[in-house]
Amino acid sequence: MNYLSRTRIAALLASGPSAEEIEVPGWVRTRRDSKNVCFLELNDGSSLNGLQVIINKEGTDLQPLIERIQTGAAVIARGHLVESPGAGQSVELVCRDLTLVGECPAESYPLQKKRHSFEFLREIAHLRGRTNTFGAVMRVRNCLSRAVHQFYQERGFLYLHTPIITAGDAEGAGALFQVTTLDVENPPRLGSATPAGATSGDAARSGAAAGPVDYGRDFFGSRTFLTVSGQLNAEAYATALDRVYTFGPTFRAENSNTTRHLAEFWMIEPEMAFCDLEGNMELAEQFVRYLLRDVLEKCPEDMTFFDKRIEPGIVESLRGVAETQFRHLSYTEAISALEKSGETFEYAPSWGIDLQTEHEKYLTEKYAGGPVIVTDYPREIKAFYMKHNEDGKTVRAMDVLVPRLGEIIGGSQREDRLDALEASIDRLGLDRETYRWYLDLRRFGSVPHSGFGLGFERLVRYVTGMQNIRDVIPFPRAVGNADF
RNA sequence: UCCCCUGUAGCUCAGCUGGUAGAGCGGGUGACUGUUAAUCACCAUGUCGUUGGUUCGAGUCCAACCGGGGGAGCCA
Repeated sequence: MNYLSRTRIAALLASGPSAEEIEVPGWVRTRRDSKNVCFLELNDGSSLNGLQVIINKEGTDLQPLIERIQTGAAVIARGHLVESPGAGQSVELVCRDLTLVGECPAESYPLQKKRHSFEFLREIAHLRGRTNTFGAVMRVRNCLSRAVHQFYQERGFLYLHTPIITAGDAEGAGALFQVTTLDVENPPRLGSATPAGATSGDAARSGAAAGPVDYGRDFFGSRTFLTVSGQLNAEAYATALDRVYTFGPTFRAENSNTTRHLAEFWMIEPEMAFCDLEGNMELAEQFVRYLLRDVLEKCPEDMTFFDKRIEPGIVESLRGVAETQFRHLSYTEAISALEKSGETFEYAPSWGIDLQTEHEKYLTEKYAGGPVIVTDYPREIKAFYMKHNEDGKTVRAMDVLVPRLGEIIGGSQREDRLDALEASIDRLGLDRETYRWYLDLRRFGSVPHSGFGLGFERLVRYVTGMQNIRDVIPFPRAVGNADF
């Protein structure tokens, strides 16, 4: 049968009985045997539920074959769909013929017909996609990913591919992964006339005597890193094409071991010209609500699974967020609300400190009872490129906070005045020359512009209710672990 | 990076104040059966994370190291 014309299990389950013979490939989740009948549950990844395959053993020579079919085996079943007399499914496949494509020895196959801990499944990340939970996570991830593009494409945003390798530490913050083709054991040194190879290994390694590494002889002729954000590059194209977005991998070498950090993650960063903070907030809110509506509509089966098995009540809470207007609150108002809350916080709220996780939780879950957008933070705790307010103390920043998760989006209106941006760069001791091209954007046809960043895995974690961010990406990259 | 918890069978765990290792699930075998986490019976599970120490004796106590988890910070 032609590969592309084959009907997959998700569609078969939604269809009715038919006399037409079909061919269904998939992996066996369980096998149950009766005297005359063998039941296979077949899954092909197209849906959470599998197709029940019925093999009448009487009058067939399939018995020896059936005995070799164990959990995890790859098979192709041929037969036709009938109405199922049993509970649990509306249709089932009456199997006329069966091919065992790939055996799966039960004694050594790590996945059993039982619940496994996510910790264990992380150790077999190459196989965990075959479980209900990870199948559902990846389908939801795919759905959200498509919805991201749909949302921006529908609104005339241009998908911009920003570089993975960058020359500078874009935001002056965060640990970076260095990219180099130099011999890390023995790099060329400045002030050394001899080529690297001629230097004695011991002398080179002693470090103290050697000069700084000569990155002019590195691949790009300068020191390079994996990107921590595409924002600055996106600004360049937003001030040319009006509205763009990035959706690509991002890298942070932070030594953070938490349920919400990855060393390699995907980030979405829209950037809009002729757009102030209000427009930015409106886009962020519409974006989040669109994504939630879309996944609830397109993945009801998987979302019901998460609601039942992973995070009870999640569907209702996401629906609530999708239908609720986000509350707007200035940082100053937020601090004041926290101070008046009567709650005892581990970190006492006070104007000037960043909002802690416990503060975000209070604001969303108790104070507002829903999503909150906090704006106008003290400039000292925000990035150099954010637009200064008239008060000289705060910047046009915004964080979107949601119940259960906290910050899901961080963004700002960008500083579009050349002198103000230069002043910020100087004040923070950054190098104007590094940002020469970025400053050009303020020299030539500068406009008010805004944007934000959304960590894709944090979104998937929020939508699925999965506790650990390492379980919402196929192969997680985190401190001390780059397996698979 | 800091704080807390944890490492025993393929998986999830029990193992009291030190006395020489167990349960459920999974696996194998058999029975029964239009089953659906199928059911019932029987069988086999092991360098107790590693190294060192205390002790007549260590899964159990001590130390160091390694791995895993949670929280905090940093952030998306």
